[in-house]
Amino acid sequence: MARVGITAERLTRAAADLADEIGFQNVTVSALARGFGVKPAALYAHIKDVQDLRIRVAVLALAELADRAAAALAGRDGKDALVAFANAYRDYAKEHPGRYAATQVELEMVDTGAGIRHSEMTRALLRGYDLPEPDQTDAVRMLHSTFHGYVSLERVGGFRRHPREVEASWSRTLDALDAVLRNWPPA
Amino acid sequence: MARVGITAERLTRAAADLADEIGFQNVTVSALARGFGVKPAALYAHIKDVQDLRIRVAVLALAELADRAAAALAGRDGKDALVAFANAYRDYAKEHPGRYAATQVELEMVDTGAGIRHSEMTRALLRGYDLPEPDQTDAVRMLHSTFHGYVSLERVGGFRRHPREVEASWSRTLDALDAVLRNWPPA
DNA sequence: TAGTCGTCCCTAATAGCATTAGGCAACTAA
DNA sequence: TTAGTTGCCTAATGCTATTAGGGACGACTA
Repeated sequence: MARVGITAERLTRAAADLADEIGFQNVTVSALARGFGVKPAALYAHIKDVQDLRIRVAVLALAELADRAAAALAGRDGKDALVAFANAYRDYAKEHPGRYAATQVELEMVDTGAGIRHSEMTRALLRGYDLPEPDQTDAVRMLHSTFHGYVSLERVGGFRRHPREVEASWSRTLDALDAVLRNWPPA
Repeated sequence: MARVGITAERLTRAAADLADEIGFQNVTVSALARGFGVKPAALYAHIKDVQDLRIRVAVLALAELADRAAAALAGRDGKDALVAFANAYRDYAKEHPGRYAATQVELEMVDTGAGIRHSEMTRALLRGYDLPEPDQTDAVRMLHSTFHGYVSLERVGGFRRHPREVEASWSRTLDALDAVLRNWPPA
């Protein structure tokens, strides 16, 4: 039949787009094949299996997220950097819910450096707060947790019970994080 | 054949146990039926479909989590309450990863009050910090985000790159949260 | 005690998904 | 032009969810 010109990269990008549309969990080899107008079996020449596909999407998303974070951080420090980073993170998750969900797959198989870059990025964010180790590591973990947790709960509808604007709470949460970083408690 | 005495409640509990063993995503009607020694079709007399089953597990888990939190909070306030609550939350997630994962299903269909109780619990945690509204709501959201984010990233292996003990970072994160609650930044 | 009825589980069927094996045709290079 | 590789196909297996209809068991009833 018609040769469509499928590559692993095109599949990964298409899978990522599909994830954003219909949800990461619903990304299926069959659905992906339909999008390319080919039979499911055709894709196995390019990907190992569904798990492989999911991991490729995760790596793609982590790279994109790191790019956004790096751009947001450029030329800023202190609270400016914190807010820019946090908003880049949250905006990415909102624009690309499927891609973001992909980043939460078991990362055991992903440590191709995609996560490392992410971690270094968060660390760079702490420029201007002047935290010694190991407090820096603790702060990085706390920040990452808070960002991920907020985005995750927001997406799943965890904040819908109270009238208080989710935006306002986000902003105040960043204020609080800034405050605690500037005044990190002694061990 | 043999009447096994299946009820929706027994199914839900079994599904929750199964989720803890093999992962929430792998809880299937077929696997659940196997556990009871019956055919998959038999379960449809008790549950509507898989989605229904998942939601029941989510409601169960949210109730159990709220129970733990309430017990942890009893008779405490201030940092004691914060630490007890946070540890109860995290311990539950570690002991029951499948149940915990269930709580993250789209909560749209779950608002049977299970989530509301959870939210009130977190609010009760703030006794002793004396925060006025709307700061209290913001703080509740921040705390919940941090707890969920930490547990979630820990489970998925997000903290494995640095040698720093995950326990130590958790403890310091709680210190930081206590500090920021005692000294909540002005708007 | 015998009959009736509803509940519970079964079999059978349809349909979607993942995955592998083997075939054929199209593009590529000698 | 021909040989070979590559890309997509068909076919098959086995898992999953879900619905429809049947039979047996247990409980109530006369």
